[in-house]
Amino acid sequence: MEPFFISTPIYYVNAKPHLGHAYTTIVADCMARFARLSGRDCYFLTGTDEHGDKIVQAAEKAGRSPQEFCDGISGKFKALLEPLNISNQRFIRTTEPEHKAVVQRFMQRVYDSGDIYFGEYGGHYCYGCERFYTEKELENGLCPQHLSKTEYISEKNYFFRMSKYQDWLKRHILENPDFIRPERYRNEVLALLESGALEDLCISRPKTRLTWGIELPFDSDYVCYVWFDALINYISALGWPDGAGFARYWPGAEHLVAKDILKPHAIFWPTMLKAAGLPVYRHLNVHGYWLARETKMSKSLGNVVAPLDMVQRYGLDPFRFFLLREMHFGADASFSEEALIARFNADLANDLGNLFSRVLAMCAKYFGSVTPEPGHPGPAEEQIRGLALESVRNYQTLFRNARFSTAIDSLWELVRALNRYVDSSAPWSLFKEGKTAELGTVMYTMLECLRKTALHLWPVMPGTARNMLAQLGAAFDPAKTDLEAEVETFGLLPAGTQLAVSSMLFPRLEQPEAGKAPEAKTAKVKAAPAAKDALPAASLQAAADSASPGIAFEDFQKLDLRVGTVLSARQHPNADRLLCLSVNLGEDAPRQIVSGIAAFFKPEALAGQQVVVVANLPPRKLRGEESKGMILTAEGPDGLRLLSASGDVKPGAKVS
RNA sequence: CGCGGAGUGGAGCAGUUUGGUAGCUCGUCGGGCUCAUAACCCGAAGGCCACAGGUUCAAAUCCUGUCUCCGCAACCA
Repeated sequence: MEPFFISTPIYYVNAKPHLGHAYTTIVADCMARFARLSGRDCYFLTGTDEHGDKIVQAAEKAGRSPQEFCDGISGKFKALLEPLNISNQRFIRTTEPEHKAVVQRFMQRVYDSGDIYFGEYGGHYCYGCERFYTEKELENGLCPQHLSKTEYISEKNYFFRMSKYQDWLKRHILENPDFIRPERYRNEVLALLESGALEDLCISRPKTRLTWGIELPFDSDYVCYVWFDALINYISALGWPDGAGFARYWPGAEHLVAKDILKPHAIFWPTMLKAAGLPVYRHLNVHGYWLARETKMSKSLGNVVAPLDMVQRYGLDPFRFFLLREMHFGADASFSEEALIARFNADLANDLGNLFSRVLAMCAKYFGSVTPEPGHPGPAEEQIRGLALESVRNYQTLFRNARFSTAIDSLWELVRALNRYVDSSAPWSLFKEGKTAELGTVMYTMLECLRKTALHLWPVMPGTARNMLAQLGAAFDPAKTDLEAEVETFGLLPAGTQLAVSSMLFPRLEQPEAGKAPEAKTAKVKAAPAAKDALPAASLQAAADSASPGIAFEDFQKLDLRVGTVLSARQHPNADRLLCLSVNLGEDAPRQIVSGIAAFFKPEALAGQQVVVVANLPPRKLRGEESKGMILTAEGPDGLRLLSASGDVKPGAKVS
């Protein structure tokens, strides 16, 4: 069996871990465990990405050195692994000396082969945006955001000749249909390659602008910028070029990423590997986002789901199960505790847990909790056996193809069939009639099916699976498991094993009352517009400190909240989602406030409306329009609602 | 005409590659069983497979066009 390599992205350490990170890591763990169960030697890698100017800024804010800051956040990611039962071999940090050396070696190699060149970074620089624009992006020669003049600055930088490999990559993707999967992302990448000509990739920053990075081996005035630093972790962890790990594991390499970093992994990384003369990875597995619906999430700000809270509330294995079962890999899914509880009760408590419980109870009653002899299978048993093999086969195939949800569902076809089989074979009747041999056959058939089920569930629910197998008296060693045999053979559970007398794997959960009445759902007050409710795995969302119990009263007092009246509103001339409001706050002149509520309100409907405004924010230009303040809204069932006072309040009235 | 995805019974989805009786889970209603975690089993109601054309003996599936929704990119103080 070919060794297997699976990686998560290395997580950027300027934010604390959230559901997206937990999901990616858990899926990778399931893949790793499945590979091990299949008899493959498996190397599972995760880690943190620690360079770049965002880190420097975040560290400054926190009053720490970049390295100290990275140590802290990286530690938080690492601390997530154990409670999630993650079986990684290695946790890499891009600030490790070994990694830096590999990055330099890799770059030198590409440089020597002529695919890195020194060139001008074509630069219309806007000081407001602190970024460069290309000729194409400018509007009438002005910055599209500030509509102000840009300055042409040429900064010399190093570039990777990515464009050279465009055709090669396209061919590779066409020839390997599951190189990028699911298919939707493959299509997206092909479209990207088809349409826009691939440009060369700027891969450096002068030290005058950034020092927190890996120095270029061929120019000590520059550091490496982002991708050559980050992506190379996948091979530096394996000890490229000479490490035994690289030779052993790289041929069977798969990556797992969220859709937000599709392009770097699907385009940059393969071309980089190609340029360095290395074989590319086998599969890129791409998943979607978890959307947070309007359930009452947590006490935290916004709707960041704290993975460890969920684990604490519902248990680790049910949480893992939910993540894999609920999300159709590739597509977005919504996360809610309501859905988790529903899934828990239906699949785990009612179907599997209850089945396990009733079978063990019968075995205790009829056979003193010892696995009976199989005896001769009748037609019903033949049917169940066939179904068991088939469902396990489908499960394995689907799991290998990263279709986890469907895979689990196919295992549940067996679970549900077993519940039917119990009813139709009615062991209690056989017992009453004294048909012991037949009864033994029925019970054995169920026990063996449950063993197969438990075994296959191990990648997803390691603790539960182990527990079930122990209760069945079945020996279990992942390394000695033969999944091939599970597809071919029925009857691997020896008769005579000692069974648990009873079992309660998943006690049913009550659906909280609040969840049933939609009106009772807690509305959240937040800045307009609603923050994106997606939770991208590698998002750079500011770390809402969900652990913090609250703010000091003095912090609250810093806010200057005022009631105002909207005098007029108009669509922002240069942005879809923004409206420009003129608001009377009882001051000499009305203020212009830009708000991202265009999707929820028509401009003409806003005139005359009373609003609550954060009045002491520093002014800021948004797409060229100045905004002096922020309109507050609350989430309604189908959109945003403006906040206002209930009675007669003058414009400018203070809110406290 | 920026790029991409999706429209299938009340909800969430599979099926579309390789046309051929429309399927699963949840929910609802009626019944059954007693081994079990108010669980499990059986049955029923509920779908013009977004719309319009076309190809075909036959279209959810292939082709063309239209509509709607959702992501991504710019914008969210």
